[in-house]
Amino acid sequence: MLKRTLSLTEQAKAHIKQLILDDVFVDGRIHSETDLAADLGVSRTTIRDALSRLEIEGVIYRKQGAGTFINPAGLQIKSRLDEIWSYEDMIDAHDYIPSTKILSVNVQSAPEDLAAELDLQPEEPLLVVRKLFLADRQPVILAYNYIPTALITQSYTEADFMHPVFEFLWANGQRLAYYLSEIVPLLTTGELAETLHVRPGLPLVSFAEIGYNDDNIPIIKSTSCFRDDFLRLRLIRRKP
Amino acid sequence: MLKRTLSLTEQAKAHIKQLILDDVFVDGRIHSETDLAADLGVSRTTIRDALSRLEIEGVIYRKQGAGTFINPAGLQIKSRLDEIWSYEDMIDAHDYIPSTKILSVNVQSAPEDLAAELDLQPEEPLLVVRKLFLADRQPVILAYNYIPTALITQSYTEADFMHPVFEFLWANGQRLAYYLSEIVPLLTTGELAETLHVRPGLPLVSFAEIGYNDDNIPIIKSTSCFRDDFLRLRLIRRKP
DNA sequence: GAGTGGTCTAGACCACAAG
DNA sequence: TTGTGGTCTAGACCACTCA
Repeated sequence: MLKRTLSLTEQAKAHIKQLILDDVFVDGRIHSETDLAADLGVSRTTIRDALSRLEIEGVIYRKQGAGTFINPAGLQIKSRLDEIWSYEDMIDAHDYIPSTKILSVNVQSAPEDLAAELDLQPEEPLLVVRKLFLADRQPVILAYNYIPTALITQSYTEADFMHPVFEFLWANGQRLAYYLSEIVPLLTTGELAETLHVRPGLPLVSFAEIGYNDDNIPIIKSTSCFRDDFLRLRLIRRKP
Repeated sequence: MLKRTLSLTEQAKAHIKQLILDDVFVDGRIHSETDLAADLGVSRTTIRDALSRLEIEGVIYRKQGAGTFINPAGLQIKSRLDEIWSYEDMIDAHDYIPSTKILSVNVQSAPEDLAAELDLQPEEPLLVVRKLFLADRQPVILAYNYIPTALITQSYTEADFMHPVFEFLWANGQRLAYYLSEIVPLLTTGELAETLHVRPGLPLVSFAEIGYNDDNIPIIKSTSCFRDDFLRLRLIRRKP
């Protein structure tokens, strides 16, 4: 029987995932929805919601009339692009030890293009945070964050940016709901190459993204460059 | 294979999306789930499923206690990486006229790495298809497809590859269910630069992906290079 | 307090796979 | 034919927003 702390669906999802990791379903076949519902004492709808979420994660797949099965390939995925929320977690998922270095924190006035993207007037002040993420002490991600100072209600120090940026926003009353991200190829130039310890002229993948809050208002612009020799950017593409 | 009728949920989703595009919800606020259910003569559950799919697409967003609203930013997204299924559609979504050119079709024996990725023995024969996708007659995507010949049951000609590759697989009794994709930065070299009409040394984004069928068996390997000055690769990243 | 979306139930019927 | 997942219903209660 389950208790009502997290939603029943989330508990059921976690429970089933644990059963999978514990190798309870030896032949790769997961118990039927009806059985799972009876086992956990919840309705079949709740079980179906839980299984749907595991299916989206790629952990299982379903075949109508046949059953629900473990997806071994999906279980191997270390980190999925559309689910990354903190780069520390991403580095950790690749089995490196993550660490973070704040390169600089300062306030600049918004250039025209950034102001437009963030729905601001040109010249409005922006907090600019440059962060370097390291995997086993090797620099692997360089990130620039631009936050309108108008959103910042709390005083802060550099140390506040050692944590993921969504925590800083949260402390200022803004919940980061989602990013709209664009993938942009990049050539490493002198400074970038030096910071990331790669030779100049190497191609890199970068993200250019805008983060929105629950009210769909842009609250942050962020760009990040990745060393793909350390980190693999993966995603699942499904038939719509 | 087409279904006789679309599910009520899909119909409801299409109906609501049309209402949005028709500007029926002038203030950006969508009618309540109860109202929509009554209007369409279906249960609230069906409406909720339809709205959930629109929310995943980024078309709307919901706020508990407040209502459901149109997401203008989401409506602007031309094509999302995790939903692309044919490159023709992707080019079309960017308002270019798509066309396709078959560069070559031949059979080669699988090198060790490819064989491992496709669960084959080394040296097993692979059908290799090189395709070029054009936007307004400009080359924008170069794609390599590798298909184990063991899967091919029908005879074929070059013309069969003018259509998306999943249609060729379907004709051979294989349904392409999903791709596991990796994003890899690339430097344009001589031949690639010439084919895509870009200068050598330019950084590009490429996909390296493996396609699986419903039984989770790898059936195709595919790599594609994109001219990002024509095509923007976008995705939505949400808090897990 | 009224109305909204979020969760959950118990049950029904259908489409499909496999023995 | 049996059992599976896929769809859908009608109704309940809760958490939350907003006037």
